[in-house]
Amino acid sequence: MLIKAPRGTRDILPPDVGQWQFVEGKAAEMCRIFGYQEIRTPVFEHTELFLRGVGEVTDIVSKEMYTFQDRGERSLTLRPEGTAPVARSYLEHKLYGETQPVKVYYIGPMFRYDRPQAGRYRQFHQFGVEVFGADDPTVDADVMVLALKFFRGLGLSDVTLQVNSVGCSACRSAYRTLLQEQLREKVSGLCVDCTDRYEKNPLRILDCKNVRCHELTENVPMMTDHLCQECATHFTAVKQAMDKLGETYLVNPRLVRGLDYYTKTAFEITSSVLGAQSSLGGGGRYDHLLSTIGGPEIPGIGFAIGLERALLAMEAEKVSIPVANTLDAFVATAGDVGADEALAVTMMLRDAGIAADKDYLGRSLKAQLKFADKKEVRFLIILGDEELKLGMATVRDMKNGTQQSVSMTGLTAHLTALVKEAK
RNA sequence: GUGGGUGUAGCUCAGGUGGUUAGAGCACCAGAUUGUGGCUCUGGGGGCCGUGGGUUCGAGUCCCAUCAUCCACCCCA
Repeated sequence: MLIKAPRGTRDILPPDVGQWQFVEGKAAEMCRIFGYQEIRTPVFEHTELFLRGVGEVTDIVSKEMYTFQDRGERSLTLRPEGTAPVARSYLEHKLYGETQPVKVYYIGPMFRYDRPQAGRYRQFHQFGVEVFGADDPTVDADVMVLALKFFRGLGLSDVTLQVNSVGCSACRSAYRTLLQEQLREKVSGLCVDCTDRYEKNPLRILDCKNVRCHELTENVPMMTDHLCQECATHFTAVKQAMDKLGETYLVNPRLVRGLDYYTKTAFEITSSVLGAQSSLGGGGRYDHLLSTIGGPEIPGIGFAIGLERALLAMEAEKVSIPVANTLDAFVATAGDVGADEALAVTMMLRDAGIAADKDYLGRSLKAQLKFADKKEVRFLIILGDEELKLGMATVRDMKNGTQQSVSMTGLTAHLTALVKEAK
């Protein structure tokens, strides 16, 4: 217990950090190009924010939150998602008073008390974006394309975008009633989960994996055919914008997202290489979220992408990740040359911007060579009695095995040139 | 929260029907003309057999519980 990471959490060890930096770097780069700026919010918030923002009847809130009391008796919750906190920050700092729209992105850990599974963790990481203060359909397209280009940038090819419109408060509630009427006769034939959904969230029945439920809803009317004028126009415009960009997508009228706040556009990006948790990311428009948590009526839209899943998909698709090389040079000693002498030389190289290190365990020259080889260091500097007497050092190229004598005074310049050439 | 699989060395795994000091490969460390890596050879360090109970003369092996992990459901990223 003592030396075990808690359930559903894990360490990202040095050999894997490079992949994370690559993915996070891609996200930042893509966002910069798309005109988004980074925002960082706390990892915990007042519990009420999620109760009201995400919705009390959602699974996230009803059974997956890490909620605790602090010493001041406040109920706090480790953020289960990023949209509500960013929306809160936007309101708190009255960013609606500035030039609109506000386009931001975030990268960081989220927490959900779920049972761990392939691609699902209790602490996981999301990259997400939010746009506040613009309800134009081209914003919807902007957001979706950013997500797609991000995945492409990672080298993923098995990526599918599914789009739907879940309507607004007006047309959705009308459709919901219609759907319940249509399904009234068939409720008994649905699976246990769907029987429950019939009352709580009938739209979700359309999304059920159960084949039987799918059959029973075969001829039921779809949301997309019952949108109000405004929502229908918006949805058409979103699709037009995507078409104009030549982006492919699948209209899935059965797509329903789990969070309460979505309106109009809802989308999900999936990969078939992921197993049961096939969703790489998802998002949508939330035109009433801000007012729900106490702000003015301001439209918003965003997405969240699971970084672990992106990494998993990259692994499954065998995408090679460019990893930055570590050390440029390793300083080895032979004979009676002291460790402090080696440290001084190492430091001299570092001061010139060369990534260098030395042996700290008093190992034999042979062992030092072996170490440098394992660490894939290109250049080895050998400091020995003979060299030092002459004010020289031996520089060995580990790649082709050649070596030459270089004067101590010219060592830095010599290596700088070698390292530059090697890169 | 529900169902199923699995827990033996750092990693991947062997250890028929319970029976002496629990093994292999890889990894790690050290040697093989005392100043030179990769290949090869030799040797070495490492194991509360997940944990706690129970059955038994005797448990890595059987039973129960528990924890962890994996997969699926639910849900989602």
